[in-house]
Amino acid sequence: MKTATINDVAKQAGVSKKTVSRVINNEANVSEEMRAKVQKAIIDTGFKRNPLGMALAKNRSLFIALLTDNPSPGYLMKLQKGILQGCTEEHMGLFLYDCSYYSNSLLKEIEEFIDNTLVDGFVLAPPICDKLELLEMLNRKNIQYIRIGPSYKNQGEFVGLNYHKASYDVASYLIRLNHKRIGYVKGHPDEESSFIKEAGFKQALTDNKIELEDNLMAQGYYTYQSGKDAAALLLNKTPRPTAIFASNDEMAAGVLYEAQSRGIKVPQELSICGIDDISITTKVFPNITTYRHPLVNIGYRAAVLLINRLKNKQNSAPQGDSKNNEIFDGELVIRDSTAQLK
Amino acid sequence: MKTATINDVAKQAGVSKKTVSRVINNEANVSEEMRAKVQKAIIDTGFKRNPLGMALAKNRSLFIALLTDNPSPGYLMKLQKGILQGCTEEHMGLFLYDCSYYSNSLLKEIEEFIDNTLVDGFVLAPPICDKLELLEMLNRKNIQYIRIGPSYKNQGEFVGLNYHKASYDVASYLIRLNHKRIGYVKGHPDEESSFIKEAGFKQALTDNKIELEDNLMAQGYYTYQSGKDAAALLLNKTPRPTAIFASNDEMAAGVLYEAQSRGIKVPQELSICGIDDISITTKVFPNITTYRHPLVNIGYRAAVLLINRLKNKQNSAPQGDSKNNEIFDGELVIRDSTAQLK
DNA sequence: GTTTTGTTTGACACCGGTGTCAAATTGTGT
DNA sequence: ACACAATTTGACACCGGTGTCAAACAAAAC
Repeated sequence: MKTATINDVAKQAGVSKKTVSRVINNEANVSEEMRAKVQKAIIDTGFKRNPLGMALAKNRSLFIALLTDNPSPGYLMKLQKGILQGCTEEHMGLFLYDCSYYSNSLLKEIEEFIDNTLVDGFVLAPPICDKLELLEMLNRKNIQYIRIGPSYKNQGEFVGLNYHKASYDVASYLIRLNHKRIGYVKGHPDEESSFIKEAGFKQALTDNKIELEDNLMAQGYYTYQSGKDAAALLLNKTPRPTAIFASNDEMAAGVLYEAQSRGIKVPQELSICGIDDISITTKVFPNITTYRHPLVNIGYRAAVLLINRLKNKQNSAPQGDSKNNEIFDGELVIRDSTAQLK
Repeated sequence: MKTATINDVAKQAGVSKKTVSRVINNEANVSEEMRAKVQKAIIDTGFKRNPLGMALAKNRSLFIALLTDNPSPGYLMKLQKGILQGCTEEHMGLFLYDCSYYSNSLLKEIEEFIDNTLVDGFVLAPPICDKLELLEMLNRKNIQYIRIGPSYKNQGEFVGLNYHKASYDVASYLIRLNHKRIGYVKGHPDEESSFIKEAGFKQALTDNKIELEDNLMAQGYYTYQSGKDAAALLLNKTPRPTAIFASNDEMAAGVLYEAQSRGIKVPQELSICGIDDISITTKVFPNITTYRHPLVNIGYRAAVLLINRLKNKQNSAPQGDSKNNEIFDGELVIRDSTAQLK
C-alpha cells in the first residue's frame, strides 16, 4: 500500500534513480527513448514524488503561507478562497498564519513559524503587507513574498485593486445622485490603500467642483466598530451629511448600524456606500451599494504568481527583480443603501 | 547564516548525532551529563530541528490541515482562529484545504492533497465532518482526524457544542417571553447537528406543553439564503408566527432580512434568534439574540487534541481507539432581536 | 582514422534527521 | 573476583529525493 518511490521506478524501468529524477523534473538532455521508458514505469508503479524528500534535497519546500492579521472576516474569506484555488491548481499546500500587527514580538513569531514549517513563500494580506520591518526581514532571509495591496515603498511584487478609480467612481456616483455633503470615513492610517482611496475621493469632489469640507472627513480603521464610531461623529454634524462613503464595506456596515440605531432612514435620509463587496453588504438591510473588489481573483493571481516564481527561481535571485504587478479594476455595484437626493 | 544542523551540534558537544537526536526527542537512557552538554551546544549553535528531515526519517510530517467546505464565513473564521492558536502553540503549521461536499471527485482531490503535502492529520469542519466515505478513506490511509461536531456514527473523536442544550435553552427563552407560535428553521439534512438541535427545540416545546405545529417547521441548509427562503415561507402563514428560531445565526440573519424587507418590525412584531454567536449577529440592526458557541475554544481544543495524538502515536494504532471527545456548553446571549410578547 | 566536442547516463555523496544494533560502560549478584 | 544484566553511547544504513562529476557514447572536425 505504500506509494512507490523513485527507486521503485528506477528498478522497474531498468535505469538509475538520477535518470528518473531527470524525467520527473523535465530536464533537458534525456533521450526520447529513456523518457518514454521512465514515464511508463512511473505510470505502472503509480509513483508520486515525495515533496518532503524533494524539499530536503533542494532546500526549498515550495510550501507557501498566507500571512494575515485580522481584518474583516468577509474580506479574508474571499481572499483566502482565491489563494486556495491557485494553490490547489498548482498542487501546492497552503499554510495559514495569523499574527497581530502590533505585537512587538511579531517578527520573532514569524521567524519561528518559518523555522517550524520551512515555507519559502508568503502571500501578505493587508495590513501586514505594509509592515516594512517584516518585508525587510523576509528579504534578508531570502523568502519570497507577494503583497495583496497597492504599491508600497517599492517593496516586492503586488496584486491589487485600483483603489483610486474605486473611490473616485463611488464618490462620482454619489455626486450624480445629487449629494454634496458627503461624509468620508478614512481607512487605517498605517495602510497605503487608505491614502490612495482618499485621493480618489478628493479628486472626484474637485472634478465636480464640490468643496472639500474637512469636518466631513472622519478617521476609520477599516473595522466595523471604527465605522460605527466615525458615523456617530459625522451624524452629529449640522447640517447632517446626506451621504456617507466609508472606504471599506466593514465600516460601511458600521455606519449603517449607527444610522439605524438613531432612527435615520437609509437610504431615504442617508445614503451609505463602501468598497469591497464583501458578503455582509448583501446580508444587512438594506443591501449596501459598493464597489466590487475581485478578491477571489486577486488571491488566485497572487498565489499563482508566487508559486511560479518559486518554481522558476532555481538560483535565489533577490526579491522583486522582475515586478509583475497586477492591478485589477472593479465595478460599481448599486444596491439599496443609496438614493437620489431630491 | 544557515541554521545549525544536528551535525553541528554533535561536533560542538563532541558527541554523536544520535545522542543529539536523543536529547531533542527527550528519549530515556541519556545520562544527565550528556543531556546537559548537548543542551548547551544546542543553545550555543542556535540549533532548530529541521521538520522536513524529521518528517522524512519518521515518515510522519506532523503537519495537519483544516478541511473545510464552505459554510458561513463568520463560523469558519472563528473556528479557524482557534485551530490556528492551537497549532501555533504546538509549533505546528496548519494547512488549509477547501473542498466541496457534493463534488464527486471529492475523495480523489483529497487524496491528491494528502500526496502533495503529506499531512498526517485533519481537522474536519462541518459539514464535511459528516461525510462517511471520507472518514472511511482516512481510516484506510491511517490518517488521523478529529471532527468538529457532534457524535456521528461512532466515527473518530470530536469536539463540539452541546447542541441539544443550546436549542433547548433558546426555545425555552422564547417561551418565557410568552411566544407560543414559534417558527423553526431546520439545519442541513445531511448534518448530524441538525437533528440534535431539532430534538432540543421539540423537547422544550413538550416540556412547556406547547403543541408542535408541523407547518411552523421549515427546512433550511445553514446558509443565509436558505434562512431567507424559510422565513418567506413561515411569514406567509396565518396567523403569523410571533417568533422564528433559526438553527444557526447565518440563517437567522436571513430571517431578519426577510422580515425587514416585508416591513415587519423586529423585535416588536417578530422575535428572531439563532445559534452560534458569529460576528454577523452584532453587525445587523437589531443585534441578534443567540446562543454562544465557543468556536474559538473548540477549534483550539481540536487542534491540540489532534496534535498530541500525532505526537504520541509512535506506533500507528487504529483511529479512535481512545475517544477523548469534548463537549462544550455555551450560553444564551440576549440581544435586541427578541422581545416579550404582550 | 584519429582527435575534439557534445550529449546521455549512472555512481556516489548529500540534504537533516531517525532506527537498528552492536560496542562500551556501568551496576548487580554470588 | 567473576559472570551476567542493564544502561549508555556511537557507527552505520536509511528515509526519498537532487547535485556533482566522470564515464560512455555519439557526432563533428581535423
